[in-house]
Order: sequence, then structure tokens, then C-alpha cells
Amino acid sequence: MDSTTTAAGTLSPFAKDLHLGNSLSREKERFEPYNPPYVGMYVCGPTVYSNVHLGNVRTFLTFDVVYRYLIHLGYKVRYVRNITDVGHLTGDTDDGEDKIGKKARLENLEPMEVVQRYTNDFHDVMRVFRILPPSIEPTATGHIVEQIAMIEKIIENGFAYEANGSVYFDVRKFAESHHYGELSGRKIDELQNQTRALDGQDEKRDPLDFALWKKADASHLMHWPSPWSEGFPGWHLECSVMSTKYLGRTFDIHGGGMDLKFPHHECEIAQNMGAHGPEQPVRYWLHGNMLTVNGRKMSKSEGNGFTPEELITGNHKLLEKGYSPMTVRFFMLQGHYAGTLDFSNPALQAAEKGLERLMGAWGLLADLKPCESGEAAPDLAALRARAYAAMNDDFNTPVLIAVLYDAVKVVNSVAAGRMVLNAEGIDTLRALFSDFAADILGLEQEVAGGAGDGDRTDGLMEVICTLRSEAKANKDWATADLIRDRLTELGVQIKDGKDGTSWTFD
RNA sequence: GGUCUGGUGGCCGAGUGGCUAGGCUCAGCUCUGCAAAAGCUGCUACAGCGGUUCGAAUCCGCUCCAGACCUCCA
Repeated sequence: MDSTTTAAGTLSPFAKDLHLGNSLSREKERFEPYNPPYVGMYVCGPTVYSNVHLGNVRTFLTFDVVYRYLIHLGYKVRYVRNITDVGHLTGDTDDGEDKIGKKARLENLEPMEVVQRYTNDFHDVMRVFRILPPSIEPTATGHIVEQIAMIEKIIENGFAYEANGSVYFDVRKFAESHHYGELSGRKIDELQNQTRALDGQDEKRDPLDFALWKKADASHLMHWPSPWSEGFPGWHLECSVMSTKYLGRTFDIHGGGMDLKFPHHECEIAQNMGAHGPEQPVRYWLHGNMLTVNGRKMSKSEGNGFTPEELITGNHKLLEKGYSPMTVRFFMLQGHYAGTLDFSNPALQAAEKGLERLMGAWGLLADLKPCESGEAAPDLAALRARAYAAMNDDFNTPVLIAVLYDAVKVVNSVAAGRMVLNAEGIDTLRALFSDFAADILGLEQEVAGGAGDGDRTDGLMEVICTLRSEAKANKDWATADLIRDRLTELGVQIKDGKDGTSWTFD
């Protein structure tokens, strides 16, 4: 699925009803792109100094669904998600050292080796969870020149100053003519007392000021020449630079995790306005909420984060068993992105069972036989309208999933011969699953082992089921049950239906 | 201390001024050789206290509780 395959330039009639929860206004607003049918979307990507955990995955999944839905509606979306490969100060030591650089020294690796390793890991994880790659995935180190240019502009406009080779954003000065703190609801005077002593604090005119450029000391492995010093860019700057470069000074959607709202996103706005003028750079700010574990935020520092590998294998002290990536994807989509979601074994198991039922019905859909004489079928068009209504209501995936379960009941009833549908009805159901379950939610059947050998497996199973049916016909229950029990042990479920026996893999 | 979010049935999790969320679990029923699957039914829900209203879980106020952010974090 990509934007070029959508109907040429035609927007779905449902597109006009899309509403987004805008963090900036704190209200649900109707989505009106700046320049339809084009949509620009920027999402803060990972800092590649360690493996991503599930909390990170949740955010990228959230915006994956946003991306998929916008494309489905017919928008031409340019989705930019950056890779932060330089620029974040370390928090625990307060020495202002670059995270990537620090990690590199510890492991005796080149900084870019670290970056590459964890970028690869990140991409692997995205693939496992079926999260689509963005249109552009720019890196901070690839945009040093642009970052320097933006700093120069901000200085030129009087909102930044140089001190001892470093450059700081002048928050007080900016706040005289702009609303600093609008996004996060923070008031500048209250922030004043809260900042604690960071490196270079003495160079700042005000504790609130944040770094645009930092002079590198001898311990730094990553540094670049600039008009001010040999150094590195501040950690808010890259997103301002790259969003502007690829999406323009005004663009539609900016996404990221809730924890980036302040200071990161607030600083981004200040930088954009400081460089380009007073217009809001972003029309709709979307913030995904945190994934919690036993009520606590999952984070690197808490040590309560699962890596995807631990999750799949179940090899973690908080996990009772392993869960497939699709189960986790489905689990996350059963909650709304703007609310916290608690990760627990019972919840995962519920999602696993629920997904199985959904997928089971979806599988049956392929073989459903139409019946033209069918009596009044359920109103399947209404089902589709409800699906759109759910997504249009700020991407309400849990409600969409509830709609899909209504479809599951119809499918199962038809498959069991309790209900009949004409061809049109079946097509409507198929389109519903194909559009909403597959394209928009990104759910797909997980193939069990032995992939690529499907025909032979089918043939073998057919033989086995035939033998068992004969045993049943002869009332040879012992043989029939033996076959079933042995298959169950092997992870093959036997289901006796009215029209014969079907089977599924675990 | 400041800013903000949330407290929904056994569990997870939507939603809303009056109309079934949904999933999972559990119990019963239908179907079935049995089981599984599937379908149906049920499992007394909206933190507490006030207020507004014909009517509030949904709006307002207060209280309690939890979490996030204020410092790197999706």
C-alpha cells in the first residue's frame, strides 16, 4: 500500500468528517489540510543509542495507523520520521555529553557504528510489528548544515545569543512577543524556579534558555565545525530543521509521545517561530500516551521495558509467556492512543484470544458462499459507515474493532449456515476487512511455521481429516479422538462443522 | 511545589446528559458421539460527597486516589 495506488486525486467522502484531538487547542478539531490533497506529517523518531522498547513501539504504531488512514482516505501523505543520531545530552551525569558519543566510548565503537546498529534494530522492530516505513527518514547528522543555518537565522532575528562558543535560545526575549508554553500549558514564571543546574548554566542569560549549539569539549567524539565553535547541535533543533525542510514552514500534523510535549515540542515551536516568524508551524499536534507496566510508565530508565524479542519469547520476569507481534499490535489498538495503556499478562492473553476469533472469521470470509434468495441481510453498509465514524473520531481504533466484531458475528453465522448473504453482502464484508482490518489497522494473518509448503500441508491435512471422518462414520470414536488429540498436541486444532472438518494452526 | 491526565462491571478497555460499546474470563443453554468452534443468555459498572437538570457515570464544585510532565525519554 502506498499513496500512489489510491484513486487519483479523489478524496473519500468520509475525509471531510475526520476530527483530530489537537494538543495545541486541547480540542477535537475537524481536519483541514493546509494544501489538500497533500498532507505533511512529522513524527519524532527514536534516539538510536539503545534498543527500542514497546513503549516506543506504541507511539510509532499510533502514527502508523494515522498514516494508513490518511492514505486510505485518499490523501497524498508525506510522512517524515527522523532518526536522532546525535544531540541528546545525557541526563544522569549532567556533563552535557552526547548520548551517542558516550555509548560509543563505552563499547569501543565508532559513534556511527552505534548509530547503525540501533538503527538496524529499530527497523527490524518496525518490520516485525508491520509498521510502515515513513516517506522520509532523515537523520540529525545528515542535516548539520541546515541546523547551523537555522541557528544563524534565529540569532539574526534576535532570539538567540552566543556565549563561549555555544549558542542559546533566548526564551525571555522570545516570550515578550510570543506565547512560550502554549502547547504544554506551562507558564514561564513558574518554570523559572524549577530548572536545575545543568552544564553551561552559567553561560546562559536565563536558566530557561536552551542550547541550539554546544561547544564540544575534548571528550566528545561527535563534533562539527560551525561559526561559533567545533561542536554539536542542541537536542531540539533537528526536528525543527527537518520538518521545515521536508514539509515546509507550515505543515499539518506533528506527532510524538506525550513525554516530548515539554520541553521538546515547546522548544520546537519556539525555534520555528524564532527563525521563520509568528505563524504556528504545526496545524495539529497529536500526542500518543504512555504504555505503562503495572501502572508505571515503561521507560528505559525504569528498567521495566520489554524488548520485542523478550516479548515474543516470553523471556522476561514480568511475562508469563510469549506473545506474537500481531497480538501486541492488536492489544495496543484496543486502547485509544491518547490514553495510557497498561501492559499485563491477562490483558495480553485476552487480546490473543480476541485476535484469534477475529482472524478466524476473517479466514472464513474467503470461502463464504453467496445465496441470492437470502432474506434481508443485516445492514452491512451501516457497519462500514460506523467503521468510518470510529476512525474519523480521532482515530478511535477500539470502537473500530468493536465494529469489526459485529462483522465477525455475521461471518460466523453465515459460515455456520444460520444466516445467508447475497454476493453483494459478502463483498461488503470482504471490503470491510480488507480496508479496515488489513489496510488501516495493519492486521494480518500470522503464518505458522512451514511457510511456503502450504499445498503439501493442505493435502496432508485433507488425508488425515478424511481418515478421521471415516472413523467417525463407523462410530470408531477411539480412533477419531486419537487423531484429534495427537493433532492438538502438535498445535493443530480440529473443528467439526456441519459440512465436514476444518483445522487451524495455533 | 507547579502543570496536566485519569479513576468505568472478575480483568482489559470505549463512550456518553436520557438509547447494547467491544474483547477476555466465568456460568447456563443451543449445536455436537464427546470436545472444540460458533451462536444465544446471564454475570446487580461508571472513586466519594455536594450542586445544576425533568433526567448525570456523562456538566460544575470539593475531597480522596493513581499516573505523567516540570531533567534524557515515544
